[in-house]
Amino acid sequence: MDAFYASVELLRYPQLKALPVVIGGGRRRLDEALREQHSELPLNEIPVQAFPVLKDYTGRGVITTATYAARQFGVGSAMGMMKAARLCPQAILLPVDFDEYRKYSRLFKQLILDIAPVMEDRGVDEVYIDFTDVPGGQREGGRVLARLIQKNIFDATGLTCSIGVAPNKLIAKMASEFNKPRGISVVQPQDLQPLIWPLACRKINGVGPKADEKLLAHGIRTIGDLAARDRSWLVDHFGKSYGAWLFDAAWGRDERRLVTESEPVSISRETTFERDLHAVHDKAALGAVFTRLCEQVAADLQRKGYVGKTIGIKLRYETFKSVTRDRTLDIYTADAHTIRQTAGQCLKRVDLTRRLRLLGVRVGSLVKTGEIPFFEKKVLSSSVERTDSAINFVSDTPQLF
DNA sequence: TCTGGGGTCCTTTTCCTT
DNA sequence: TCTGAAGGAAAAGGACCC
Repeated sequence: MDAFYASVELLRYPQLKALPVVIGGGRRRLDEALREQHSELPLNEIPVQAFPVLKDYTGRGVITTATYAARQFGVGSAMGMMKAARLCPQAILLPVDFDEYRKYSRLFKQLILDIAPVMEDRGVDEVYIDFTDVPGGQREGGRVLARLIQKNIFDATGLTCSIGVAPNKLIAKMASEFNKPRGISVVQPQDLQPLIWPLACRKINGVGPKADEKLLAHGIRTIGDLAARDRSWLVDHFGKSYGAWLFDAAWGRDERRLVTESEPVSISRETTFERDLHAVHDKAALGAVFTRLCEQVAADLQRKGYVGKTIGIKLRYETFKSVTRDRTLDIYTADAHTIRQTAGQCLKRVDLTRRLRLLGVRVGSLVKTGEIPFFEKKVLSSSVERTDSAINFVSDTPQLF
C-alpha cells in the first residue's frame, strides 16, 4: 500500500500570505465588528488596514493557525493569544470562520475522491489517500499523481497543500511535513535511517508532549534513539500497548488500513467564558449558557440524525483542572429538555464552590435515528425511571440547577 | 505565559451482579 | 445474612489529534 498524506493550508487571503497573520482568538465578536464596519464588502475583500493587530487584542483564546511570515517570530498553532501578542504584536489578527473552512474542506476532499476513491478523512484539512489501485499511481514513486492532486486543488480553491508519499500512514504523515507548505516528499523503506531516525520523537503522530517528556527523561530524543532501545525495555517503561507501538513506530512499521467510513461516537458543545464564573454569583449567566449548550447539542444530534443515551458534562476550573460526569439513560434521546435534565443531575455531582472557566455538554453512545437495536426498543417501551438515590448528591455545595 | 473546540481512544477506577 | 472474589459495564480521567 502506498499511503499519501495530504494537508492543505487554510489561509484564504492571497494578498496577506507574505504578511505576519494569525487566525484565532475571540471569534464572533471580531467577525461581527468587521462586518459592521465594512457591511458593503464580503469578508475576503475587507482592506488589510481594517483588521486589528495582535497587540490590541485583549481576551482569551489560542492561535488556530499562522502564516509562515508570522511563524518567523515564533508564533504557532495552539499558542495563547497573549504570548503571541508579545512575540509579534504587529501581526494581523483574523477571525476563524469554520463554516468557510468546512466549505473548502468538502471541496478539496471531493477533488481527491474524483482521482483516488480510497480516502480517509482526518479532519478539516488532512486526509490519507491509498494510491495502490489508482491507474498510474506508482509513476515516479507516486510523485506524478501527487502533483496532479496539488494542481487540481490549487486551481479549484487557490489553496496550497503538502503531500507525503510512503508505504504506510505513519511515514506518509511524517513525510508530508518535510516540505511545507507546498512540497511533495516520497519516503521509501530504505530512507528510514537517513530521513526518519534523525527526527525528534515528537514528530511521530501519537507522541504528544507527555510521552515526549518521559522519553527525554530517559535520554531518548530522536526516533533513532527510540529504535535503538529493546522492545521489552519500552514495554516495561511505557506499557504493553504503547511501548510496543513506540518500538514499531520507530522502525517505520504500521499496518493500519485506511478507514474510509466511520460513525461518530459522541457529539458535544463546550464554551470557555470570557471571565471565570461562579455558580452562585453568576448563577443566571451560567444557567443560560448551560441551557444553550444543551439546545445546541440537541440540534446537532437532530440535524445529523443521531440519538444517544449517555449524557455528560465537562467542567474546567480556574486552575485548569477538568472534571467530567455522565449518566447513561434507559432510552435514546436527542431532546433538549431530556439532555438538560440529565446533564443537570450530573452537575449536582461536582464541586460548584470553585470558579469555572469552561462548561460543556456531551451526548455519547450514539446510534442513527431509526436504527435503535431491537433489544433496546424493548427497554424503551418498559423503561423505569431510575430514582435519585442512584445519584451522589453533594450536600453543602451550591446547587445551580 | 497562558492554555479553544470538537473529537477519538485507551487506561484506571468504581459500581453492580453473581 | 454476611463476605469475598470475579467479571463486566459504566464512569472518570487523560493523552492525543486537527
